[in-house]
Amino acid sequence: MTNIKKVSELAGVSTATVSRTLKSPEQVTEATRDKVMQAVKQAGYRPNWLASSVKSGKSNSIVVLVPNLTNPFFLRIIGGIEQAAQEKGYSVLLGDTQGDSKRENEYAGMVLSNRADGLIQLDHSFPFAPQDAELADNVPMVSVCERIEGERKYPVIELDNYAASRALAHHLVGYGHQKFAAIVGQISSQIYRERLAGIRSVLQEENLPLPDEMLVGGSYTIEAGIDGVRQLLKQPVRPTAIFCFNDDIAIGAIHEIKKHGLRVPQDISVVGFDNIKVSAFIDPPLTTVDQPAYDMGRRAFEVLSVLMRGESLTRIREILPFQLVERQSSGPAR
Amino acid sequence: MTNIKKVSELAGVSTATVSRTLKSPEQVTEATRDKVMQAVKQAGYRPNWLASSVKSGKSNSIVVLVPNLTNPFFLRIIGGIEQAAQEKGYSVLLGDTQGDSKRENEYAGMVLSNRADGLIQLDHSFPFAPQDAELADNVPMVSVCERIEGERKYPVIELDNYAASRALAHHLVGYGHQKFAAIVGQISSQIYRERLAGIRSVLQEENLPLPDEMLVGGSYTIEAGIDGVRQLLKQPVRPTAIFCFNDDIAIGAIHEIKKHGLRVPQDISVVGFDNIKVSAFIDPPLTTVDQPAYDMGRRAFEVLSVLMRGESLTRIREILPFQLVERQSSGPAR
DNA sequence: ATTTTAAATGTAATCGATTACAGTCTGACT
DNA sequence: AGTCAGACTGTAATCGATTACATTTAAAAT
Repeated sequence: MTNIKKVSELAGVSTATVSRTLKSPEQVTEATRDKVMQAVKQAGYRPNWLASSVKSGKSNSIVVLVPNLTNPFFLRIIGGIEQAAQEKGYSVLLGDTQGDSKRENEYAGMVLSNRADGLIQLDHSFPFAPQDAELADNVPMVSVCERIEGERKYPVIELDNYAASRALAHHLVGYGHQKFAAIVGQISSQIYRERLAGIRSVLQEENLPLPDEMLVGGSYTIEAGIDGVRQLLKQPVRPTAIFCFNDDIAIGAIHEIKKHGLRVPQDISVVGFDNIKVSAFIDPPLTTVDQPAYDMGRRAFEVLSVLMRGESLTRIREILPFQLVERQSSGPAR
Repeated sequence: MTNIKKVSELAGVSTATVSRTLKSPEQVTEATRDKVMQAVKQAGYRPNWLASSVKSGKSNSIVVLVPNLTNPFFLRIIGGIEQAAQEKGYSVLLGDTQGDSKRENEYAGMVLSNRADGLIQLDHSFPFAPQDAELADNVPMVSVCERIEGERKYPVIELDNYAASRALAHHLVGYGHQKFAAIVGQISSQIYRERLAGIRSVLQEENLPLPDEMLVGGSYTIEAGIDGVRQLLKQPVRPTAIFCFNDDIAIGAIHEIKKHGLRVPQDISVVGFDNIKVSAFIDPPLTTVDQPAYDMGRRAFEVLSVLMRGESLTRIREILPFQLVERQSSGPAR
């Protein structure tokens, strides 16, 4: 390893001068600067990042906790985080938790041991182990989409899930639908409650029912969509419109509906949530709510960045705009 | 920050003893161990990871360079890398390069400055800046899927793209197709050459043509699939079977073919490559080649791990098995 | 009881870079 | 010429943990 000492010897100066030449060149004469730079080049020297970091006490890294790496929606968020982080000289440590709290604990612990300076949580759980909770008190942490559970309020970048669900519900009610069903995501989450509440509020206003047996599902996967439709089609009354709590579910649902010889949207309308890329290209193209995932990621980093600087926030909840994207998977009720 | 010194004072021992208690408890009496552990708990102490790392000279991190984070295929690879890395106490620094060489250089530079111990490249370019090339000579580096360009041979985990393409070609030839087209991916890559060569070899054996005007595309995206089909359908002769160089392209292609009022596979058969999750659930489900992406990722880390230990490899090229997945997007030629 | 040996603990050097402080040098000003 | 300010550069402390080596302590052997 070529270290600063070797370079200083090569250039015939002290290590301090080498360090200054690289970090604040204006403090150094042109002559010595040249000497040093040449020695640096000759030795192929790169400052040891670990060493600088111990000194500064900052790792310039953040951890991102993802419940499921294969979800393209999360990917867009991560892309946004990554981009924003890069611009500010931060790097991103990826933690695929698979919803497993042990792994969450482990990754979250990185912030406690100075391996990272802050944390972005894409899931809704408080990621630290119970015994670390106190320590974690002044850890910069931000969540995206979901709100972190617990008494302590952490900043969150989210969508108005209630309003977005209302928009979807209005859209379907506008088509004259009366028999609704929903294939929901993870039940323990805030998102689940808000989206369901949004749908319910519209249906109540219109005096339309959403009976319990029309609520199925439990995870944000294609398989959940398939299973969900199977269950729904076993019921005596067939729904004419299905709310899917994300696009993956909707993709599974549409697939299964067609498999039963029914048509989308003529027999059953399907709407999703997220607007992942592929949703525009399936058959029929999916009506869904667009979330500005990339921007949410960017914004999450920016907010985290403020916290990491030790400043405080004016707003703890940031709500980004959604957009209803009407495509061909929804249509008039028969 | 609570550091080791504070803990040592609290426990009434030296810092050395604290360090030993945590790293090799068997070297310490039970009595002192208890004292120390209690002090650790009381102070809420966590060893500063940065400090340990400077000392050991190892960061226990690796960088993964991804050309495009939104490609679900890469995601599965990353999932595998991540899992394997976690098991060995490594963390993964994610570098979304967008194919931009400046960003590649920047991320690759992390290994040179001890921010990471090794590198996995999912793209085909040599990721270091030209001036760093010499330094990079003894950097542990592995590529997945693509082979890294340049004279120096780096280990690679890949598929037998030639054989897999031949399998696809045989599949379509077996259905009696005679008029072929291909929507290819990035032309500069090794993969492009191998897949094309595989297809060509089978067609030549069968005396079937693959004229230049039937080769379109140039990137691995849904849009490339759409554009590709548009171009192909402008030609005087319509192909009856299209090779798409990945599933995203195929999804775009199928979408566009249907838009023109043609049926898949009755009018045109379409085959993809990768077997991403959604491919099984589009309409019609896609015939494709399954790559064991997750295992490729795992294996890549394992190989990198060997290099990082300074050991040498017996095999520099590792070829994982593919599987032809026949679904309904391909069928008999009319 | 004394010597030998091993185990436990402490002291201080170390990793590589940064930076407060001290020292040196140049040139300007009187 | 002598003094002083200001610009450069060097010395050494520092970040927090680890560990070679030295020292102390306890147990075992004679």
